[in-house]
Amino acid sequence: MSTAVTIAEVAGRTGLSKDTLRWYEAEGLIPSVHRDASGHRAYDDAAIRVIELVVRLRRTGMPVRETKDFVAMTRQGAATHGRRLALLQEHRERVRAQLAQLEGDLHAIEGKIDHYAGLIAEGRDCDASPVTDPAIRAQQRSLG
Amino acid sequence: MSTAVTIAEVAGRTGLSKDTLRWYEAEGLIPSVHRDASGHRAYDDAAIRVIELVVRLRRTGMPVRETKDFVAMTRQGAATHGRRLALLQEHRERVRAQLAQLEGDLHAIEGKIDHYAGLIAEGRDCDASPVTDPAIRAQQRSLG
DNA sequence: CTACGGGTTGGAGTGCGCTCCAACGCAAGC
DNA sequence: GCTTGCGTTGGAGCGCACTCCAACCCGTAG
Repeated sequence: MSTAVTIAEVAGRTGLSKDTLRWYEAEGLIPSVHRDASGHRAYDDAAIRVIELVVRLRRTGMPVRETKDFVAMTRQGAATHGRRLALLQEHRERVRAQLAQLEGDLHAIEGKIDHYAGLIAEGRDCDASPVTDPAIRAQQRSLG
Repeated sequence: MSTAVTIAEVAGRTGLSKDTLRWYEAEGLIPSVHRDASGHRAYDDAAIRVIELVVRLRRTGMPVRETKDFVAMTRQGAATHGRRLALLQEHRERVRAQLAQLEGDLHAIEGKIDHYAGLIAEGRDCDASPVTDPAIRAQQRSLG
């Protein structure tokens, strides 16, 4: 059964701060949350699922504006399914591009790591000249 | 031979704006760039390679501060190889984590896409109830 | 010799996305 | 009945990373 849950609990589960959760709601990035008898927010399972999706969308770089539009559409029923689908498909392509770029960047960073590991192992400087000073060779290996 | 190149050229090649290139230099995110006879920046191959690495580091989420520290170390020769390596290794782990997260997020988004595609194909609403109004079913499929 | 299309500098301004704050409300425990 | 702890609101403030601007300087083409 979907017991409603406090803002602190949702903050803990989603990684968002309580302030951010309130701000998201005020900005319309998430639908307005039900309140209990004393005016405190009570998040049900559906609300939490929406927040989790919003976190993913935001984290993958969907701007606040667009996320808001998406969530607004969810309030308008089946008629907006096509548009929601289109928006997600468009975003998916952006995320795929990001992923490809990130993979390339990771690769380049790994290359640099290998480069430095090689220089250190062989006691060379960047320009291929050997490091002769033993004090510097020791330092070269150190992390301090 | 490494003909030196203008700021506009570098901006075009790296995707950074001319303002950003100047700002990076002023902030120490890239080493200071050589000037030609009339005081204009003249980027050589080495400078461009540094900028390309900095772009990758920044794009993968390395904060300006840390990138600056890294570049500062490159000005201090072989003695900082160990520290540079450590910094890159640490960053690599962050990038790997990002990559894993991005893959998870992409997966979730693809799941949502399938979900909406299914609803549209079968003319259902989110709660599994069929959409009876033919006008809404038409709209459901539309992107408008 | 003048206009133009680049470049330079220092400094101010901007947009995004939160984040913090003050003042207040409510309910439970000592 | 007072403190403590959790929540509420509206609004101000902030950090990051640029981005824009005004004033000025060159070299070249017409």
